[in-house]
This record gives sequence, structure tokens and C-alpha cells, in this order.
Amino acid sequence: MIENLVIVESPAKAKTIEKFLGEGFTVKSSFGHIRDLSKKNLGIDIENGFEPHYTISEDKKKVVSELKTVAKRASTIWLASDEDREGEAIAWHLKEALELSESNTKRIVFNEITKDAIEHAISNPRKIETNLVMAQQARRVLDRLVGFELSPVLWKKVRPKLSAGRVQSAALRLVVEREREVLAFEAKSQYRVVAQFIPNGESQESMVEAELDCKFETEEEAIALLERCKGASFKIEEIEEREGSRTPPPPFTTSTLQQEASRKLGFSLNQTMRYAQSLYEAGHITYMRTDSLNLSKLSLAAAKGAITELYGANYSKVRNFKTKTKGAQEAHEAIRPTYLSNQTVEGTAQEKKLYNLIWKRTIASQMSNAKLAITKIEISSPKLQNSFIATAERLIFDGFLRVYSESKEDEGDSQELATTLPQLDIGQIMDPIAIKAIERFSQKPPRYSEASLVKKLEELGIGRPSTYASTVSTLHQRGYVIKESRPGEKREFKEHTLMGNEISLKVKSQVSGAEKGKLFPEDIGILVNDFLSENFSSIVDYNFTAEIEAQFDKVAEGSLVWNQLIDKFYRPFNKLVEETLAQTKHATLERVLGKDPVSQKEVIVRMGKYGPLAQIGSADDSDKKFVSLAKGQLIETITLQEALKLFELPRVVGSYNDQEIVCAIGRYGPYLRYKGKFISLGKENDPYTINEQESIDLIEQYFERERKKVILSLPKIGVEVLNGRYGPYIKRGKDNFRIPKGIEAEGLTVEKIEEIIEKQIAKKSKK
DNA sequence: CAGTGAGCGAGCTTCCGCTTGACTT
Repeated sequence: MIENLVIVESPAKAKTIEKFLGEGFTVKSSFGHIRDLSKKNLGIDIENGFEPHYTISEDKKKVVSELKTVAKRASTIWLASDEDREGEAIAWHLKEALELSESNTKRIVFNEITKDAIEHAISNPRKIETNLVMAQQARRVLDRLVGFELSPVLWKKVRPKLSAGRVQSAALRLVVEREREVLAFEAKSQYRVVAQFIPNGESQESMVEAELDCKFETEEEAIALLERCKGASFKIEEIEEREGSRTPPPPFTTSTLQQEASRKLGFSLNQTMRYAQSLYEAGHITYMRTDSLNLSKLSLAAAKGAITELYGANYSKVRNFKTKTKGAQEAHEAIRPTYLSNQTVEGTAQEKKLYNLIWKRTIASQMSNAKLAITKIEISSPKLQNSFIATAERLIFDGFLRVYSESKEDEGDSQELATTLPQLDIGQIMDPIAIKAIERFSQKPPRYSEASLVKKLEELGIGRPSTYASTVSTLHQRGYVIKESRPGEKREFKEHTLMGNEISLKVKSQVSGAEKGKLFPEDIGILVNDFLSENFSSIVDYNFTAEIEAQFDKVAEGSLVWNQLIDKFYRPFNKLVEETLAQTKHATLERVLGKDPVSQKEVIVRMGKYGPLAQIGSADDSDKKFVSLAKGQLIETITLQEALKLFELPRVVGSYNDQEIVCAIGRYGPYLRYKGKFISLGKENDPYTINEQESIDLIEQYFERERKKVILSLPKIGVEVLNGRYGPYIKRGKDNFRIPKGIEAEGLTVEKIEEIIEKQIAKKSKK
């Protein structure tokens, strides 16, 4: 017999809490939800009030039976799942699945893991809030109905194995609509006028850069301004000095951690979450799936202590941040180091980097504002209506900036002017050295990165911290989007310069709009999005989640019955599904590009069985030709020239030792085929233009690599030491083995190899 | 590893949110 059984969601949390509770308490974990709607069929009895059919998830059967055994021997069971809708439901499912009795089951909640908070929770137990559980049930049932009715529509009308859902389809729509905005964007040019002045009598070092407080739409206006500047005298009209301040950003939530780890460390969403999970399990940070900005009182005090010790008391400022996120449930704390006195922790290089980022952000959030002295100087001339403005920012007190500054995505190329200014007085004569009218183009909207898509989803209240990463993964897995980098476009711009009394023109060029690691829609993503937008606009509406959440809140308050809400949603939705199935044609994506100048046949691009393709000749043409579109080409935007070019491959490049060399593009990119071997073309080589000699070089390099591949061959023990992509490794049959650091592959002996293999097999079986 | 593109049809696919391993490279 044990006295008390406490059940929480996470095993790492269980470990910590057990320490706080001590004697008489056993703490176990449910590992999240233990039951879910049946995977077979819909799992919902629609005709019977949408009665859900719950089953214990396959991977939770062991956990549940274990919990059941322990619960039977406990005198009191404390259900301590998270304090939010999902947590309340987990408590209820536990009660049902473990067959706990009302009399000795208590529901407790705490949203920070401290001794005080837990003891307070234990002395203030309550009952399970059935209304909140029913709100979760409504959420679950609605998502199942949407997902399991919409997806089959896509299978029938678009292509099998596709998927749609409340969250993923809204996310997809964001990516597709942004792409269309980018494609429709037309850059507009403007002229900004920038001047370099030297205060009269001073040296080159005192140069001041200033910008005219007016921009011009046309080149003529800009030149006219320069003309007026000829022979003009300038003086300082006004000097304005004021103090500014910057406040630190709040501590991390899941979404902001993902954004900053992406920008500052280059981590993908999945990487960030994996490293954060390790840090959490090692006890280094608090829970990493949270939407809360709250920090425990203890940690506030710890932050104050750490800041005072490291930087001095004037750097400390205790702050409480309030979340502005729609639908935030705040069941946990913000993401912070468990012990703020630890500036670094043990772990892999990536974990250390992520920890350091979390430490800095948390500490910064509890630091003083940065103070700036902002100086603005107005330089004017009697010949001009407008003035030149020079601004400078000087840091008076660094405050939180000493530790951390938030980074921005897509900062654009608007360069900042000088940040320091020489000592100057009103009335000072300023000699213009050069005045330039520079053409500038407006920037196209940036495509989403994984992290900025999450940011947008969070703003719209769509999805939860535990699902942001997996939602984006789904878009990838379905082939809806692709993460890519694309070079910017080179654009020419004009620069008119007035020096002395001469105005000269230079045409310069600049690369802008480069995209790194951004999300681009694929044809199938566009097709699915357009189909859903056309037929199920209410579901992919960005406000759908927010509106339905308001209804769930009513269920939680007890003013609305959950299955009445579902009924009201489902009847019209289901009607729409049935109508779409009956009435709409199979969705296609097809464009006629024009005529092939050689055969005079029609060239079309369309969606084929295996993806987008270009086709010469109509469907009834027995000689029609096909070719797959290249990566990055869209049916919506490909041109006739681009499509015709695709048909140039495969082509015979030449020959080598009397054998033909053929160049083509396959599933894994461009390649050369020579004597039955496939040799990948690097990024430097263009499959359309590579010549015979370049191909032969590649082929020779390939055979050279092949020769070097085998470092050692030991047929007696069936082992080879090979040179692989990641350096030398040991190969025995199908199995590969790492060579430990510091051991030279060339000098390996049979004994040493067997030792390495044995060690690694032992290590593996241990796991 | 490096190619496909007709039509038929059985059997399968799929959601969101809460949690970790168990798998592979």
C-alpha cells in the first residue's frame, strides 16, 4: 500500500516533483494523452449525438496498465496534469481509464514547479471541471470531423494520400497567398537624396552624412533638386537632442524560441525542439512547449541576484510580462534556465548554444532599459525648401543590450546613416562634398521561413506550441511546400552625383531579394489550396479557429452544450462535403504555353500522376512527348522558353574512350551517365551547357574517388575500410561502423578493427 | 538511385494535441 499517487504528464516533471514531495508520495507520468478517438473509421457516432469512441492509444497501453496497478494500491490519487483544456481532459481520461473512484481522486494544478506551488496545490484540491473537459472533447471531435471528411475529398478530387485540416490548411494558405503576393509584386522606384558635408574649416574626418527629408517619384524631380543645389550654401539650422530608451524583449515562449534559434543559430524548428527537449530532460531548462511569459517568483529573485552579481544592481529591473497571444492557455512558465546562476551547461555544442540563448534572453528580460542619446541635425540652404537631416544614436547606458539584442528577419537593405556625429553648433557652415540622388526600389514581401510562419500562426491563434513544428513538417511531408534558398535578382539603379558644379550619372547594380531557407509552395500545394479555398472557404478562413475557440470557451463556461455546437457546425459542413463530392470535377492544374516552333504542336504544362510535367502534343497525339518540370518551376509561372528547354535533356554530351556520355536530370538532380555509371553534376555545372571536356573531367574525378574509396581490404574477416562522405568508416557486410576519433584509418589492424566493432555493437545493444 | 504520364480497382491514405522513445541514416 502506498499513500499518495500523483500523476503528471511528463516524466521529467515527475522526477522533479517527487523530490519536492518526499515521503508518502509516488509520482508517475501519463506521457501526455492516454486515450484518443478510435483510429479506425471516424471514431464518432454522428447519429448518436456525436458520441466519441475512445480507445487507449497503442503506445500507451503499457503506461495505463502500470498506472492502474499503482492506483489500486494508493489511498489517494492526485491528478496533476496541466492547467489547461487538454490537461483537464487528460485528468478525466485518466479517471475513466484507470477506473478511479470519486472519493479518493483529487484534481490539482500548478503552473510553476516550485515547492511552494506544489504544496499549495496539494492543500487546495478540486474536482475535475467537466465543462472544460467537454470543451476539449468538442475541439477534438471537430478536428477529427474536419480532417477525416476533408482529406478523403482531396483523395477523390485531387490525388490520394493528401491531407487537410483546420490548422495545416490555414498554414498552407498563408504560404500560397504570400507566394502570389510576391509574384504579383511590382517594384516601384524612388529617388532619395543623400549628401556628404564637411563642417567649414574642419577635416575629412568630421564628415557628416545627411539625407533629404523628401523623396522623389521621378528622375526629373531628383535631377531638378540637384540643379538647385549647384552653388548653394548650407548651414546647420537646428540641432535636436533627446533621450530615447529601448526595453528588453520578454522571455521565450515556444514560438519566439523557434524564431530566435532560427535567426541566430540557423536551427530548424525540429532541431530547436529536439535540443530543447534534451535540455529539459537534463533539468537545465523549464518546459519548452509553452505560450506563457510568466516567470516564477523564485526565478525573478534568482535573475535579480545573477544580474546584480555579474553587472551591478543598476542593471537589474524586475519585470512581469503579460501575454498578448490569442488563445494562450499559460499552463506553464516561460522557457527559462532552471538555475539562472548557470551561464553554461554540459551537453552537445548545439544544446550549449541553445541554452546560452535562453539564458541571455531570460536574463535580459529582467534587466534595465537601454538609454540612448539621439541627435538630429537639420542642414538647410536658402536655395532649398527641404532640409538635409543627419541623425545619430549614441548609447548612454547599455542596460539589457549588454547581454542580448533581438534579431530581425528580412531587414532589407535600407542602410543606416552615420551613428556618430562630430561636435557641431547651430549656424555652422557646412560645405557639401557630394550630393547624390540614388534610385531605390521598394522590396517585395518576404516569403515565410518555418519560424516566421509559426509566428504568423501564433498571431492568428492557429495551432499550439506542441504542434507548431509538426504542422510545418506535415506541409513538407505532403509535398505542399519546399524549403529553399534562391539568389536575389541583380537590378540596375541610377545614381546622379553633384560634385562641384557637375552632375554625373552612374548606373550601378545591386542584388536584392535573396531568400535563404524560405518556404515555397509546390504545385500540389497550390492545387490543394485553391481547391479548398474555392469549395471550403469557411474552413481555410484565418478567423475560423478564433471563432470556433470562442464557442469552445462558451462550452467551458457551461453556457453551451458541446454536441450542440458540433451539430451546428457539422450539418452545413457535411452538406458542403457531399455537394463537393457530387458536383465538382477532378481538380486539375493545366496551362497552355503556346506552340513548339519545331513541330508546331501545342505545349502544355499540367499535373501528372507523379507530379508536374510539360507535354508537347495534345492528349490524342500518339507521338506526344513528356518531361518533368524542374525543381522550383511552377505550372503557374513557367514560360514557354523554360518549358521547351526542358526537352533538350537527355542529351549526348560527347564520348570518352569510345563510350557515349549522356547528360540528364533525374530524381536526385542532374547527372552524367557513362558506362552504366551515374555521376552527379555538382552545383557548378549546368546540365544544359556542360561540354565534353568538362564531363570527362568529372568522370575522371569520379573514377579517382572510386579508386581511393577502399583504404583497406580484409577479405579474411569480411571487412573493408572505406572512404565515405563523412570520412573513413568500417564496413562489414551490411553494417557500417564509425572509426573513433584520433585513430588513423590507414594503420588499422585486424585486432583493432574487431575491437572497434565489438565495442560499438555492445554500446548499441545497451541502448 | 537516375523514370514514369491509359484505365481499372482493391486496399490504403487522413485530423489536432498531449507526451517520449524506438527506429533508421
